[in-house]
Amino acid sequence: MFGVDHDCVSAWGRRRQFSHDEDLVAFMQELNSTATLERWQRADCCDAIVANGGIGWVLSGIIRKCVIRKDGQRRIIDMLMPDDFFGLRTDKSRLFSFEVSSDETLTAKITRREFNALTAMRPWLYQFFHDRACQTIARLENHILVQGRTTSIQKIASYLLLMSRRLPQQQGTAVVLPMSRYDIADHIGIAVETVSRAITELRRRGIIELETPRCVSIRDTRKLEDQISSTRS
Amino acid sequence: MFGVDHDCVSAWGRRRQFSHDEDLVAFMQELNSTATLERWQRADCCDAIVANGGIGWVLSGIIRKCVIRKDGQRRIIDMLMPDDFFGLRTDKSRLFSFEVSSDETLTAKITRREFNALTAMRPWLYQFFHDRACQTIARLENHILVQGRTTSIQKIASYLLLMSRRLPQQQGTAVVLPMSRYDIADHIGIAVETVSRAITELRRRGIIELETPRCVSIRDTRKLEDQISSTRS
DNA sequence: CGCGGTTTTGAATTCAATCAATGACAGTGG
DNA sequence: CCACTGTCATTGATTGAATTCAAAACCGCG
Repeated sequence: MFGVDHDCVSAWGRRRQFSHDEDLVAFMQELNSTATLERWQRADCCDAIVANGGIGWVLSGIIRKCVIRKDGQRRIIDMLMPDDFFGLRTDKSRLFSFEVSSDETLTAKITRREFNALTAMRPWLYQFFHDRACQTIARLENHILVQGRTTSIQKIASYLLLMSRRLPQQQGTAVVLPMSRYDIADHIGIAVETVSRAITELRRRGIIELETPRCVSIRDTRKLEDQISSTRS
Repeated sequence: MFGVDHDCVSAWGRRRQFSHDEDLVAFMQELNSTATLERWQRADCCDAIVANGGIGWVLSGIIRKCVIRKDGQRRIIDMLMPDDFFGLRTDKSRLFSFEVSSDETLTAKITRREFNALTAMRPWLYQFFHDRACQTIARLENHILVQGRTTSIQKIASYLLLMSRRLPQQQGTAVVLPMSRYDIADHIGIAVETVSRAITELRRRGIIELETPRCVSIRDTRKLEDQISSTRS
């Protein structure tokens, strides 16, 4: 379900850390039996998952990790998709809020107490969570690069490419964006109108196509990649 | 030396994961004896540390983690300061380069083989590295927030505040920036001239003061924080 | 003193934010 | 069934800000 056996082992390029793969399978079963499953609807707030150090992960759907600034502005730090963990870091210094982005979102969670019990019994399980943390690092690094582009076209282009890579490949090259224009704007740090204009411009250039506002079909991946580097319009 | 006992234990709010604190002390000693120390000068390239999955950490000085884009532009993803680890994530998909930012930079490293040997013997050590990974996550999240501000003044203001918190408190409120204007520009994603202008503007408003271009003295922390939220000039 | 690297400043251009308005669409209740 | 309402998406006009190009000032150093 989590792709544990694949990710966790192959990421380190060796198999011997886990004395037996059965240990890992047993862990997954225990994690599943221990975990509390919850189903959510769009616009739900699921802060409760990580309350008191709880650890959650997405089984299906999308959750966004946000910061609400003092001036009321919302910034989306991370988009959590299936197999992504959150709440690994217990840090009181910054408060995040978690919003459900799509209907039929399914999450699992364990309390910090359960986490402690699990890892106390089998401390090598930290390798598993360490690996999840490293995946988070990779996501954030990528996002920093997306956000760091200069023009809005570059940002949108790299964002679309990133999404097409992360989202499960549906029919052909079509990507169903799991978020509204407002969410995209709050995520990459530009105005909603600018998001719309950039998408329109990419469509005008024949690089992408919009079946619906949410469904983006990438006509020319190569050209889309070129948009990221090109300085000229 | 790494502040291990404090961070690693308190971060989880419990002490029982490590059967005895002596284990941790012993681990630190072993890590120190195993680790290879290296001294670097400004502008050195220390990619070699993380070659073949090596894990490094900064003892003193600053190292920047960069991505060199196809068009030659450099983006600084992360600034590594004392006690920061890097190379934890073994991911061939993206190539980072590490540049030494200040003279007298001292690093330690262990090879992935040594890392495997250490954790195989005492798998609970993963908790330690997991904790380091979570610290990296916190850094990157903060940086996403800095980069996500709208105006250059806001970006510079939040960057300066972040730096003043991360850097060891030297005399009073003075902060010696460990990087050039070019580095700041490549880090927060604006032009060098804009960095300079924003700093000049903050100085003009009496919020900061520049003894030298590198040495920033924060006159009014409160006002500097206000710059981050204020929409008007 | 001149030299390279760094920082600052200036002027012109380009680009994104902002304000404002319209269109598309789903859901709701008359 | 249709107007009504709210949300989302797009487009236009304008303003404001950052990039760009250019040049000057500064500083440590040989």
